[in-house]
Amino acid sequence: MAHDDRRLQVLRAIVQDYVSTNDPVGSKALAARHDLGVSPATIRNDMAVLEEEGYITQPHTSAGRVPTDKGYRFFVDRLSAVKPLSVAERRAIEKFLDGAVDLHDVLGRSVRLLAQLTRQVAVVQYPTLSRSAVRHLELVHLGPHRLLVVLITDTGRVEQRVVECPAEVGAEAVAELRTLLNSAFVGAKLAEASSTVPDLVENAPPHLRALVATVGATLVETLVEPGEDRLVVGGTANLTRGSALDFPGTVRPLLEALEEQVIVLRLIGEVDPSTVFVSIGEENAHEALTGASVVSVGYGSGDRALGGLGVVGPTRMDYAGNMAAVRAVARYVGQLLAES
Amino acid sequence: MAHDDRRLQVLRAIVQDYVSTNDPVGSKALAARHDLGVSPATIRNDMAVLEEEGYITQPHTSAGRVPTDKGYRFFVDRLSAVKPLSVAERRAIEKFLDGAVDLHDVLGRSVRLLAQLTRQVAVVQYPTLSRSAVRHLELVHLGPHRLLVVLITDTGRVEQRVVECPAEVGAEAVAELRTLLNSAFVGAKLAEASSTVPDLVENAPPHLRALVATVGATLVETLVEPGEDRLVVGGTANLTRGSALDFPGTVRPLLEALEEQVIVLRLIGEVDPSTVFVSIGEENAHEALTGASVVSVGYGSGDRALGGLGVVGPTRMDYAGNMAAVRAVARYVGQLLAES
DNA sequence: ACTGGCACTCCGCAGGGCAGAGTGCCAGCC
DNA sequence: GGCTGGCACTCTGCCCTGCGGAGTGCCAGT
Repeated sequence: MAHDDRRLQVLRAIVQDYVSTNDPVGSKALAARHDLGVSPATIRNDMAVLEEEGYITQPHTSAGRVPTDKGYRFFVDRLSAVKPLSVAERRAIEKFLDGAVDLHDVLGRSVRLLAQLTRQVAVVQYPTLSRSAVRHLELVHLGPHRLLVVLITDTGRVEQRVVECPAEVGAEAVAELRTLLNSAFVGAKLAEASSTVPDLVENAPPHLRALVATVGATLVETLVEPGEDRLVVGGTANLTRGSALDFPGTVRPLLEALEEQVIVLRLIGEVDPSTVFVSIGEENAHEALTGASVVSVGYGSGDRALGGLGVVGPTRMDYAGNMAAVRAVARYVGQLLAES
Repeated sequence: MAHDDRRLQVLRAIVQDYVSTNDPVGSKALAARHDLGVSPATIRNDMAVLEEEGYITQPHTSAGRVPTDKGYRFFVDRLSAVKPLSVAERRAIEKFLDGAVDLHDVLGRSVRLLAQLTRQVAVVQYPTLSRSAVRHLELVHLGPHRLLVVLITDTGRVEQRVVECPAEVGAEAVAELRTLLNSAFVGAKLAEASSTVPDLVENAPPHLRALVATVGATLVETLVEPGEDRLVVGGTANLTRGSALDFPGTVRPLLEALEEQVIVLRLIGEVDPSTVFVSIGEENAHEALTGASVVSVGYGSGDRALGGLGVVGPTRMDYAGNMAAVRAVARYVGQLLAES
């Protein structure tokens, strides 16, 4: 009906105004700033209903209204239009990310870019090892009993481990092992790779068998174990931007959560590249993030999700803008990684 | 003389009390907490002199005294005794750092450990490339015109670059190049390595000459250029710990400076492992760090400085304790890197 | 040279009054 | 039935004031 429709417009206007002004918004200001075609008194009635239904609330009697988490959720799901990035922004993205020399550089630039575009805290996950494929395996002879195993993935990630070998290893054995491992693993997804290790041990020439087992075990342990996922964080200075009211109490728990990478990883790690995921305030499982919102998306080449990235900020954030920025950056990162 | 001596004790007591209580300290409280053997009135006279000389100041008439930067400086240089770490702390360090699997892990653990021990923001620099030696150079054939160059240093740092080759490169050429580069570079300091490239091009077999030049140029560019130094930061949540008065205004500029790694790198990058370096308040060249103190030291094996690490906090910090912690962690990191 | 006493200054905090913003409700109007 | 203008009410934020407390500086005394 017409009523419902207008009520939603009122909700949208409240969210928009509150996000941009950071002041609880009153009926009078709403009527002035938006062409709703009705008087403040009418708006007040709508507001009363919206409050009744839990979409908005007032910090105290006779202050304006502020959206609740539920209000933001509705706004994100139903009221916000996709906000295309400006040409300048698109150009900034290209300019910023071009000229990256390696993976570390790509992710570092991305996180800075994202923080700058959204004026929020940005987080970028390293490409998940288990979903990457092996580009090359290298063995370096460190000493009679020590071997350095270096793994290079097709996303440009490099991991290394020192392996202590029970028996002495000669240079020829290392060379043989290198060929063996490379022919077995190159091109394989790391998740699959782990399951082929037993076969490999089985079929290895007898004199290499022990070595293959040792190195194979290290590889599996390194690569498949969770906790191998890294996170780059940037723009934490933005936490101190808004009013002190943006976060209940202090930014402390948030900073702690960002350092406890696991918490954030769980959030942004499970996203696919096609849809932007938004988690608002109380929806966040972890206590430290109550009071904050997370906008995240997966990045990858094609439909293959390699990792996630996103921003963390106050629930009072520009969802439309941040969603657009996050998606755009993810797309570019995906492209860059596919190329390299 | 006896007077001067007591005056310095008063200064020391003021610094200690202020650091631990975070309240301007008055003559009465001083007399009560420390056995100075004189009455508050006498202490007041000493304080007047100390203030005259610029070591302490009062926030406003009739508040207690607070050390100035000059006061802290004097305290650090002349008044603070070396504070040995507790057994528990030593054990914590060992336990924390053992079990690190690679360089990234070592530095990540170090920064967390340091932040935890000092309750300040901790920063750890990656081993400087130019001071590291080459452990291994690896070439991976990405395509007819593309080569991935992977450099592994003796400190466990891995760098990689994609090189675009003007002419098509065959697998045999890659193998030859690999042998050539490794025999030329392995064991060499990176700073020296760059100067040997021209010779290497000169003496290369003709069919490889162009390739050696291209790859060599990339190597030099990658490794000797400044800006290749990375920084790990941790414990930023500690910035919100103390009173709001710890930092003039907000924590904002500090967080920004920490993300602008260059600023901090310049500070902690030029330290040798034997002496702990302290920079207090206004002594810091960069504006954002005015109002903060930095305690830093180099780490390395033997007398070779590989990089720096340290903590950043309010001028009102436990200098003795932080200096001890920073030094201890640096020592362990140096050991670990020497082993691996 | 140190000490006790004393007057003085200034901060921090609580209480009271006041303007402003915003609401809810009601009676009237289309 | 829904919208509107008007009105009384409530609550915050701010300023001002007054007051206790902490700490100082100075002076005279030992």
